[in-house]
Amino acid sequence: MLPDLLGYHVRLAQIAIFADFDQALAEWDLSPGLFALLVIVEANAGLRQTQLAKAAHLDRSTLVPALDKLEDRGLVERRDAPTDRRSNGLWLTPAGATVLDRAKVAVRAHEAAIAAALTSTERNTLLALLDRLAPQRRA
Amino acid sequence: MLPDLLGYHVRLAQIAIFADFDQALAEWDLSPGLFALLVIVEANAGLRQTQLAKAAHLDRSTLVPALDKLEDRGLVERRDAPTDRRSNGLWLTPAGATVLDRAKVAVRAHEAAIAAALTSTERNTLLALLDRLAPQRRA
DNA sequence: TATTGTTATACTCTATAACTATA
DNA sequence: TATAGTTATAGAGTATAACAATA
Repeated sequence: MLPDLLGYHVRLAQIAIFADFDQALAEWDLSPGLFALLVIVEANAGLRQTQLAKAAHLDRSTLVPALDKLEDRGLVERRDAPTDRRSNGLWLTPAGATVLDRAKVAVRAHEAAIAAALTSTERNTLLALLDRLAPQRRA
Repeated sequence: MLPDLLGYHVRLAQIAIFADFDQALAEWDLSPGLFALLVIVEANAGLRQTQLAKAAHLDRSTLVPALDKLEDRGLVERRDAPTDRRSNGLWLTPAGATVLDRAKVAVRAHEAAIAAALTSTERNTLLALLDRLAPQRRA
């Protein structure tokens, strides 16, 4: 009965996509999760860790080691927040911005490779149908 | 750029589907992975561990603790294979068959709940498009 | 030599609970 | 009291490498 289950097909698609992503981003040593963190920080410079955790659908304790890794690699900076001494504002370093720009090129190539199996219309259909399976998490 | 990536939407869909699966199967304490193992063993009674690992896309070392768990719970049996004393034949126990039958009812209800967001045609479209993203793993 | 199942080990991803320093 | 970040810890889920028994 497995081939009758949406979850089974979604899982197989995800395995294939993640494997291709890892290969495409190997040069930048970025997992889908770390890449997403960089993208969110870039688009929301100065946001707090709790906000980033929420945006990335992670517990704030889960975010800490991920952020440690990005900070150790010099891609992200925790800066003291001006208004609340408990909080850190998160910023891409110049190196982080450069790496992200280049990683984005690789991600776009990865996306093109994955989507090559579909027409543009089919890709849009797929995105729309997937979103309807996960309405509460829609971005 | 995340909402432009197929992998991002696939991942969100998978999170939603797996969460619903876990809730639907909580009574049977079966993850999607363990459920899949039971289904494959039922449909291929007597198969060897290496064959099951391959069918489930797992390393054979990964399969061992999963099978230990199912055997400890009395759902699956490792029996000596008649033709090769290195191998085990895998069989559902009567209890395993009963649990699987009941779990299948729960999985069908889960599937119906997930697919409720789609028409039957849309569901078929989605399955077909997903398969084209993961051709090498098609079941 | 090669294969089957197993073990030892490790890595990723994720979470909960409790701590600290602030607010 | 409540919140932000952190730590300690644990549990899935997965893999690689090496081993004993058998082919």
